[in-house]
Amino acid sequence: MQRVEPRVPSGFRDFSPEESRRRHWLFTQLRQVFELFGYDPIETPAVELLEILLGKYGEEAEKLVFRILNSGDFLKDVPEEIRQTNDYKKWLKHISDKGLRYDLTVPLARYVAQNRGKITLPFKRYQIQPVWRAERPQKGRFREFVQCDADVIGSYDPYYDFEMVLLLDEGFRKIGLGDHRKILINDRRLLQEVFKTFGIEGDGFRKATGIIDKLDKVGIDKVKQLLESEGFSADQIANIEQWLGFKDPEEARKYINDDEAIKPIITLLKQIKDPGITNVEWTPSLVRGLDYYTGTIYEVVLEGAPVGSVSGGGRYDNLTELFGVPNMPGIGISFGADRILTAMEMLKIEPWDTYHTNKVMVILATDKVSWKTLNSVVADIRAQNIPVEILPQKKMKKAFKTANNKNVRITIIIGDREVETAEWGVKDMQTGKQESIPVEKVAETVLNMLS
RNA sequence: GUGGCUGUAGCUCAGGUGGUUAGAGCGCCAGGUUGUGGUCCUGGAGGUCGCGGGUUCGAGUCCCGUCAGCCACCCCA
Repeated sequence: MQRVEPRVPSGFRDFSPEESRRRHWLFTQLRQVFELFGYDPIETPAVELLEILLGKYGEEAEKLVFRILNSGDFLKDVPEEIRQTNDYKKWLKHISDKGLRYDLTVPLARYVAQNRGKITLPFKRYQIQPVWRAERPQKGRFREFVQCDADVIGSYDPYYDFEMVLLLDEGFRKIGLGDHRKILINDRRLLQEVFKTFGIEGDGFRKATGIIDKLDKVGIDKVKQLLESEGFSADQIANIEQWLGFKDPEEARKYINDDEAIKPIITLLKQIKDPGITNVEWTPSLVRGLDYYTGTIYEVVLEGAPVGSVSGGGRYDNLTELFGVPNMPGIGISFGADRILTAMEMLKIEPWDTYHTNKVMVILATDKVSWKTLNSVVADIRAQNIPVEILPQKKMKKAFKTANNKNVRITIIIGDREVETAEWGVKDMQTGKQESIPVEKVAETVLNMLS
């Protein structure tokens, strides 16, 4: 038998009990926030048909969709003329019709379009599930990661643009990152109208905004250089530079008079001030890569933790149109759980540390104990939400070592002697103090020690 | 998908210019303590030197390939 190296594919991870606990903690916090704002949960399959997945994200992003090989003889549908070629893109269409979801927004659009008769609008849903991207892994960047999304489908009302900021604010506050998070906002409608006055539309718009999105990373000089090499004129570049220097969207009136384009972002910025939400910045260079955004866009970064954006989202007015359902606007945000956890480790913010410091372990060093008695003692402690573990182990030394390694707070010792005298040992693992307690008082004693 | 750096025990890492039995600390196991951990002492186990090939009398060390990790780009949570 050939020995197989135990390992997982690149960019995929196992989670140890500690890591797993952190993740569950984070999901619970975010779930509570979503629920409190009136969002309902849904779940969708990991696998979607490629016809659903493709054509929404933009060409670059689509290369990152994991494809699933058709089952059985996947070659049987490849036409003869394509078999003669080496063009893998032509082959793909015939050997794969399913893929792993790339985000939770497109599956949501599909769900809404498919169930349009059954759901009540505005449909507010949250979804905490993994997504997959065939990227090269890096720090804070994985091929499988969990997104925590909240979206509102079916309303154009700008109130929801505001609610997204509330959700982001509350979410990051709840997990202890309220002082670190910075929310960046912009509006694609505004970008579009302003750039139109520079003579930049369509493909040029996508190119130019793709470049300015990098401003934070590469600096203004590099941005100008990139714009130049893409063939934008000196005038256009000067205009763009001025635009990037703006601090207030009102300044856009220099170029346009279109209230439809300017007002939403101005209204939003005003609304945010009222409840005292701080550290929200209008960022003229913010674009975001996904093609489907059409209005307000959001991004959250954590100061002091360079893991990239930890949250993002925006308004998308036409997503369900591709599934034959027009006039179904949506807006949503996504918390990137894995990046947030990476960042929290970097910032040494670890609010989940209180987990299970209350653990109790019964060291069972005999087989003469009455199961009925043992069970009732254990049940009494568990009834107070204190975790109790029973460890059958006759070697005391080993048993205590195990208890120690598992961070057990209190041990209950039951050996032959204890069974005979009907007094069990109760030991505080921190102080090392141990007492003999009559069986009927054990649960009470343990609970008192923990309170 | 492109480029750079790295890959030695379960973990963190030593191992000038190739040289014979590959080391340390921590962890693990056993004993000191036949019913008591976290401290201490003694002993022990554990290594395909990521994998495959090449150069060489000889490779952990040099070369090529490959895989994985990290970093940059692309893109993004």
